[in-house]
Amino acid sequence: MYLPAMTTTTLSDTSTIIQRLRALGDEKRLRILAKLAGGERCVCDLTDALDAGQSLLSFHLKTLKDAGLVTDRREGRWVHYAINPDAVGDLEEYLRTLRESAAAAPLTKEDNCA
Amino acid sequence: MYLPAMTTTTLSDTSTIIQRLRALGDEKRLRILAKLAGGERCVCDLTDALDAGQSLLSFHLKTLKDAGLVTDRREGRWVHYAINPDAVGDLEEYLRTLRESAAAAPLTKEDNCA
DNA sequence: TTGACGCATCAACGACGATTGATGTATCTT
DNA sequence: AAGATACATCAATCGTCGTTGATGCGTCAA
Repeated sequence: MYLPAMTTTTLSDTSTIIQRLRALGDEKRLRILAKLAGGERCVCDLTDALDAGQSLLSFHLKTLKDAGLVTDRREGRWVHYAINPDAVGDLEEYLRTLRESAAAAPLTKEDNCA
Repeated sequence: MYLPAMTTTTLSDTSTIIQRLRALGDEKRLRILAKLAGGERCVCDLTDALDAGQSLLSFHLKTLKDAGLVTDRREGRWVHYAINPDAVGDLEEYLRTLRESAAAAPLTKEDNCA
């Protein structure tokens, strides 16, 4: 049976959420994203934002890309990276649901404790 | 000179953000938080949500607590844990700023590449 | 006081991630 | 075609984290 395309383009399961949170939980990758927040950048521009070797930078970019947090675009010899806002938005929604559920819950939940 | 108390109670620096993102990037800790989203729970109630040893559960709870994502409250022999919505909200705001900045940036940023 | 219960902490181990230097691949220049 | 440039990938090392079992600490019941 044919499955139509989902209306929401990025319906993230838990493993995707975890992958993205882990990708974000690193200082150098946050520095990369902070730089990319100003717009698309090539790898050479990101070097000074990290003060690290080119190999390490490439590793972190791959980590971010595998998590779907950034996209890459080849242009001649250069590869330009950019933030994927949808992936960030998914995380926001996940956190918002968690926060609102917790805030709406009764202050003292009856549990199994005597 | 005297510094007045900040109006926003939790103005998180980058290291705090990273600590919280790392704390969230674990399946079992997300399962704990999902359970806590329904309201305050004692450790014994969280055991079945993890199907793991008590020691491991305590470790994950400490990780979440150190990150400020949960609070604990002693009541007799039991310790009750609850989500700290403010900490989650801080992360949401951080992600929102990142996403909005990226979305507002020009599609093709002029960089150092020739 | 003694024992049981709930939970935290410690020590040890294994696995995964970050880092580095070397090598590989694609593109452009000459 | 040959070299240079931009970036990715590989192999190896090291630190950190998740996991487990044992032990410690505080609280309650008898």
